[in-house]
Formats: sequence, structure tokens, C-alpha cells
Amino acid sequence: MKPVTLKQIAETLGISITTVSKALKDYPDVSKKTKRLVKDLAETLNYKPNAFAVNLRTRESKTIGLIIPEVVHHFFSNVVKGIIAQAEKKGYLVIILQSNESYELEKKQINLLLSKQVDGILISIANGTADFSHLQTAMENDVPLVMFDKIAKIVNCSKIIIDDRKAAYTATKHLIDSGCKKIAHFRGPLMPQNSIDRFLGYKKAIEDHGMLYDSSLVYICEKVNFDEGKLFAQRLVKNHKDVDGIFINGDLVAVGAISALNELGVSIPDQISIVGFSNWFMSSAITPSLTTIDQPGYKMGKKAFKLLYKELKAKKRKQEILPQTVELETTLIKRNSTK
Amino acid sequence: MKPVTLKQIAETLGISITTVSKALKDYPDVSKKTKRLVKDLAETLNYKPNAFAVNLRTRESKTIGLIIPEVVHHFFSNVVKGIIAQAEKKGYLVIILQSNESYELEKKQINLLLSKQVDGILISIANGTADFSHLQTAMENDVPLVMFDKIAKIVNCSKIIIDDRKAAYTATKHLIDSGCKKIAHFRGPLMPQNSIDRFLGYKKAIEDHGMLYDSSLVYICEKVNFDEGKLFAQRLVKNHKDVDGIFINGDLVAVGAISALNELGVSIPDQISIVGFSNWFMSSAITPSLTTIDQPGYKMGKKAFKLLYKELKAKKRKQEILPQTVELETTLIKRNSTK
DNA sequence: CTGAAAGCGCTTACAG
DNA sequence: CTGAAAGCGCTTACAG
Repeated sequence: MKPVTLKQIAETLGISITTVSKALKDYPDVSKKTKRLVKDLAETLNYKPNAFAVNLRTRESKTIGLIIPEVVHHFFSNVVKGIIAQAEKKGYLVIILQSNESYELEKKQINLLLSKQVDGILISIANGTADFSHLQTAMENDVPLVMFDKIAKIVNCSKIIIDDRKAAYTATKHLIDSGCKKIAHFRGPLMPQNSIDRFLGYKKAIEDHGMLYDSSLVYICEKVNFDEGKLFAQRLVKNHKDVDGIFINGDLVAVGAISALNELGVSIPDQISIVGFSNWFMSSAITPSLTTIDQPGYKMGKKAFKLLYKELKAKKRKQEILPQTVELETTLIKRNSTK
Repeated sequence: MKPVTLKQIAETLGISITTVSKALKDYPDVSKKTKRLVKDLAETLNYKPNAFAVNLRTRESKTIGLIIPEVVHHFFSNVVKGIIAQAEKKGYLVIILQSNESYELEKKQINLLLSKQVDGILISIANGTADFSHLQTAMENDVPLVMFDKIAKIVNCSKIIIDDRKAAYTATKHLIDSGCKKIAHFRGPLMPQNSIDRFLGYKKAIEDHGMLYDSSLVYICEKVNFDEGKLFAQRLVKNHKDVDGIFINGDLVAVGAISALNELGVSIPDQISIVGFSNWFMSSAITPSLTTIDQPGYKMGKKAFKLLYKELKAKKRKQEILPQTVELETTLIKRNSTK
């Protein structure tokens, strides 16, 4: 079946394409009678406007691009879910891309999205990204861009984040309050802002409570996965027998650490207490269940789209876009890996 | 910055738009010299073809739609990852939508994708879907459609699946081989084909091995989540004290069951053995780790896109599309929840 | 080897 | 209230 066009409706009814177009869009300067006629026929013929033609004329596609570092990821899944739910509500579709934590891929994908002419871009940047010119390019091309979770402070766009430093401080303080005397930290990679901030929160909590900051107690995760958690826990137990608490950046890493400690017969939380970060589903299912910081992924996704939507609307009205940064609350979820 | 157009290049060079267009696409009937001139200038001006205009002319957008029941889901995440990786390789972008296991939403989303004129559709159908006319509509509109994992046998399109019956048989037989004498089954909802097939595989294994099929040992999960696993495990222990094995449709449900049994002090696998289905990451991290059927999500995603791509190409060449069904291998992963 | 022309299907400023 | 016309930016069959 060939799709129906405005032209066919116009010819059938013996009126102009212009009037058909206007009637369908309820322009006030078309008579009620004509509108009825047109709408009824359109309905009968199951008329659907050709989206490509509409895009070309209106210069927008009602489609946005989304780049995340990793799809198979509890936190990001929740963000994606929030984004597509909110986007759908506002009539926008979402193209999803995964950067694999690679700067090269991320850059390529931004250009891909720009060449596809998406109306806006939502991104959580890769650990490997230190140069931000590709993001500047997007903004220079007048494509609104909003960052979430893993952001670049230096780029002047809207951002939606949590207070990583404060959350990490809370997590570490919880270990201190529950009696830990020597607390290690498994941190994320050196680059992304959030792993820096979480480290700083840890450090400040240590120093604020009369403990000595010891850099040999800080392990740097590169992959931020289960295996690294296992490995570093094994190393830690071997090299620092007196450590009695660990604040770990990432639940997946924390679950790996718990697994290793269980295997080694180290009792959690009696000998070592553990606090994770992000509150992945599995953290409540393992033994012992993991105390962690809840990071509101779904909410972050919704809010990220809302910010972008605002900019999309502002752009249409040719208003200036004022970048804003929104901070979401986090909470400590107390479970059985801490006293 | 206004985007550069063919017209600008043509005017600058004093040649026609036609020639510029051809030169950029390396048509053989344009002189080498002109091509160089055009390409150099295009490069300098950072020319990007207007995707909307190209779409309108070529009647394709190099974009496909993807509908899955749930985004926050280990198996589907892996499928999505496979799909977008393969699609990107072939120059296609993927619009992602979540049906929430709702027929109504799924139908709306199919229509949304059709009105956006995606080149093809990939779908895993909702549990709530019993009527398939929306899918037929897509195919009648000449939009290639491929189903994966949760399919409708009745729809004549390409499909990519696993042999659920066989896998369930293998899982149940593993319980029998390890000495279980009375085996329960937590099945999925009544509608989707795969939960029917898994149930049938379970039943056949029971009957093939001289055991009595007892429908009171079959519990029907509606939500297929952690809480249902917990609930049914509690009920089972209360009502059927002699059950010593459970084959559970879905790792998430199985993890819930393990959690409940752990709380009740029922020893796994000594008193009750458990086999799950799907091999979610957390299944290897819990205590005891879960024996399960590995379902190759990433591979399924890649293969699903490949099938769709084939149909997209066939359609362009105006060849007939012959629907095919591809079956992927599954394997039993033996862990500590069975003897 | 080059280009004028038609056309994809729509929207909208303008004239009547 | 209606419609002719221009135009969005591209592609391609056709003529020369």
C-alpha cells in the first residue's frame, strides 16, 4: 500500500493542498464544514503525514540522542528508563548509543547524532573523555545538550547530578560512626569528576574525624567491575591486616569485595565493614546485604529530559538558554555489611 | 552558524548543484578535477548533508525501532547492547521504547514508530499481548519486523529464539540427575510462548523420568520478580514439605526464592536444589550461587539486527522477504544451588 | 563531463 | 474562507 498524501485528499475533495493541510492542523481560518470533510476522509484513508517531509519543513525531528557509557548497568538502565518515559510523554523518541567509556567512540557518536540532526543530546560522559570539543561542537551547532551523572564541569551546559562529595562523606562517616578505625577506599578511575568527588568526600570525612589519611589505603579501579572488587579485597586483606572498613565506589565492585572476603573467611561486618555506592538491585540480595548510597537513576533520567525539553522549547521561541545545574538527593541505605 | 548546503558550494564554485551532489557521491561521470574541487571545499566548509532532505528523497532514515518489555533487566540490557553495536556497524541508529509488558502501550509504540517512518522494527512482545494486528499492520506497511525472545508463533516474520522447551528439559533433568525426587516449577505468566514452552519442557522431563506430574507444584508468576520468588518459596515450603527441587523461570525469581529459603533456614542444595533461567550477573554473586540456563542475550541482539538488516537490503532490491527462524544454543551453568 | 528540471510531501506567508 | 506559490535540501532521470 502506498501511503496517502495531502495531494490525494485534496484531489478527492476537489480543494487545494493548502486547505487540506490547514484543516488537519485546525487552523482557525478554515470553515468548520471543510474541516469535517477533510478530517473524515483523512481518517477513512488512514492518512499519516510523511514524517520526513515534516522534518524537512519544520527543521526538527522530535528525536533526541542519548549516549551512555554502558547499557548493561543497573544505574544507567534506570536512567534510560526515566528518560524514555518522560520523552514519550512529550512526544519525543530517543536514539540510544553506548560509548563503552571510550572517548573516540563518544566523539564519533556525537558527530553521528549531529549528522542525523537530532533535536537535542543527553550524555553521561566516558571515563576516557578529557577533551570536550566534540560537546562544544554540538552546542555551537545549536543542538541543546544536557549532561547527567558523569559530567564535565568545564562545559557550559545544563547538568543533572548528585552531590558525590557529600554522599561519599556520609558513607565514610557511617563507617566511622559504627566504630571503624582504619578505613580503605576503592575509588574509580582518575578522570571522571564523580570518582574524584567521591574520593574527596572520603578523604574529608577521614580527616574531619581525627584519622590519618593514608594514600596506600586507596585502590584505583580502572574497570569498576566485580573482578576488581575481588582482587583489591584480596590485596587489602593481605597488605593491611588492620583495616576494618572499606568505602567502595560502585556496588558492583563492592559485591566483588564481599565475595572475596566471604571466600577468605573474613567476617562482614565484624572484621570488615563495607559501604558501596549506587544501590544496585543485587546489593539487597547478596549475603550479607550491602549498605550503600542510593543514587536515584530513574529520577535523574526524568529530570535530565525535562531540562533538555525546556531548552528545546526555549530554542524554538528563540529565547536564550540559561544553563542550570540540578542536584538530586541521595540517601544512605543501611543494610548488613555495616554494624 | 547556518549549516552549509549544496547550493552554497555550487555557487561558490560556479557550478551546478547537480554536479556538486554527484561529485560528493563519487559518481563516475564527474571529472576528477571537479571532484577534488568540490570535496575540498565541502571539507573546508564542514559540509554535512541535511539528513531530513536525504530521508525525504531516499525514503529511508537509517533508523530502526526497538521495543522491549523492560529496560531495567539484565537479559534485555544485553540484547539492547548487541543490537546497537551491530546496528552502528551497519550505519543504523536505534530508537528504544519500553512496553512495560502492556499490550496497549506496545500497540501505541508500534504506531508511533510507523508514523516516524523507521526503516524496520525489532520487538520482544509484551506478556499482555494476545492480539497481533498491530504487528501485522507494520508488515503490511512494508516495514520489516523481526521478533526476538518473546515471539508470536502466529505472525509470519523472522524470529530469533532459543529452544525454551529443550532448555527447560535440560534444567529439570539436571535436578533429576542430581537426585531430586519431587520437583516444583515456578513458571511465568500464561500467555507468552516462552513461559509455556519452559513449562512444557519441565513437564516432559518429569514424565520421561517416571515421576508424577502434579499441577499443585506449579506456581504461576505474574510479575516474574524477586518478591514473587520469595513468596512462592515460602508457600511451597509450607505446603509441600517433601519438595526437594525447584526449576524456576527467571533468575530474578530464583534469587528471591533463595533469599526466602536462606531466611527460613532451608539448606540449599541439601534440602532443596534450585535451577534458574537466564543467567543474570547477580546469580553468580549470591550465596549459594545459582545453577541456571545461560541465555545468550548479546548474541541474540546481534543476530536479531542481522536478520533485520538482511530484510532491509532485500526490500531495497525489491526481492521477496522469506521469514526465517533462528535458534540460538543455551547451556546449563552448574553452580552451588544444585548438587 | 555538466546541468536544467522535476519531484519527494509538507508548511506557511501572502494575495484575493 | 480558499488557494497559488515558494521553498525546505536533496537526488536522479534525462538531455546535451
